[in-house]
Amino acid sequence: MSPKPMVRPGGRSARVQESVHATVRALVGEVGRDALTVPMVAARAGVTPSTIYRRWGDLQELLSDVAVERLRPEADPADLGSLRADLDAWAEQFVDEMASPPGRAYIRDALLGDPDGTNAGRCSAYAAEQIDVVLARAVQRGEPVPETELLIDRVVAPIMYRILFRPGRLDAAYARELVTNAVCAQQAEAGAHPTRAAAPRRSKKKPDN
Amino acid sequence: MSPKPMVRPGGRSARVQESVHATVRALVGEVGRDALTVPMVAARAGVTPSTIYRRWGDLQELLSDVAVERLRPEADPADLGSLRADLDAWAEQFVDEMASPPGRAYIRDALLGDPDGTNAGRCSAYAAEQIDVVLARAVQRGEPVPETELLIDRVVAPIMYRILFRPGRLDAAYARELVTNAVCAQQAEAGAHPTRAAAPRRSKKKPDN
DNA sequence: TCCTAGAAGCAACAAAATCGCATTAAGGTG
DNA sequence: CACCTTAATGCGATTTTGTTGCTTCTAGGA
Repeated sequence: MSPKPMVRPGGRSARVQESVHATVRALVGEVGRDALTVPMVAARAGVTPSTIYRRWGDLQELLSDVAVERLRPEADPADLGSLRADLDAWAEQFVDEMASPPGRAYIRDALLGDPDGTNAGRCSAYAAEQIDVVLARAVQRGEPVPETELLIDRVVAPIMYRILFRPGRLDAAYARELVTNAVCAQQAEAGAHPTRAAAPRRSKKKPDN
Repeated sequence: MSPKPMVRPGGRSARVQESVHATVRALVGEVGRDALTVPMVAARAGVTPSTIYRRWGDLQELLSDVAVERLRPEADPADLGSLRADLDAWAEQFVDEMASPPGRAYIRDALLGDPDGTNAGRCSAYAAEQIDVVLARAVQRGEPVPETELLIDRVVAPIMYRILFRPGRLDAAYARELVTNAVCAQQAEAGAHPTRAAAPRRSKKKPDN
């Protein structure tokens, strides 16, 4: 059967959506996020304010949509030959992107204008997909791999917690440390019983500033 | 030369602040958060809207202030006789409070109107203080204790990540599992290099509750 | 080609946020 | 205690933003 006409993904609606999104991206760079207003975006995008209010509700939901787009990864993680190397590289890049001032702003925006948690769930899915790609490659190589959930709990969650709640305590070395702990936990788990109990070998906690 | 008349913590300002906070708490219960408006709060609190706009900027920052107040723990965690029991109980209560619909709403509000991250940092500090109380008691008992940072990374961060990004995948069993993994990690670390073992005064017995 | 319904435009209206200025009252000073 | 300074509030005019009913347009299907 042909696609249902529930929503209209193409034609004018799509053009309006793209124009508004592009305008938001441009204006955020020009006048800053705080100075943005719906009428301003509407005027620049060649649209009436009521269109934006009806489609997005308010400025926060619009910013949330734009932020999720920007948070979507553009490419698969690099293949460096081993699980450990891939995870290290991915975690470092993740921290670089997410902990940067614009990254933090996007994360905040994505969470804020998101009453039902849809956009937040999408962000989390992006990270999970990237991790799954790395893990699938490791499986191909015959390496033992941890579960995606473990990596989300041990690597992604601490990074995001710091970004949201403790600005400043975050760098590449910390990201590598998290990966080390997670991988060690997985190895211990493989060697021991198949529960999720974990016993990392090393854990040097050196809180910086 | 008068070094400190920077702000006015007492007198009318304090009364206004308390009145506005109380009004917000009352109105959130009556009409719901979404129906709240600054003029509505101002009228009920016996204050002019411009006062609120000048002191808090906008409704989001006001809600953030109120949310942080509500997120502050009222009492120290219960003393159940052992580190493991205390952590289990605390983590379960933490999940109960934070993952409940009102808890999620407060967390969102606290993060929402918080441009400089002050309120977010305060939330994180609350959890750290509670954990520190539990750890200090364990040290008194002579138990080996993990570092606060480890517990934040392994227990608090995954819980908050799920609350914010993956609504629904959260319960008491998961909280206990996180505590188990964190405590096991700490024990493995202590076995590897015994660094910070507090001088055990006397090993108290471990009552069941 | 015609039909239908979702989406956008338009304009009047309602509500909010902002700003200048007058007034009040904390907190320090002599 | 009287007085002074000034942050904080009150008040009203003004600007800006958000809402709503209705019309017009157009993508997608018959």
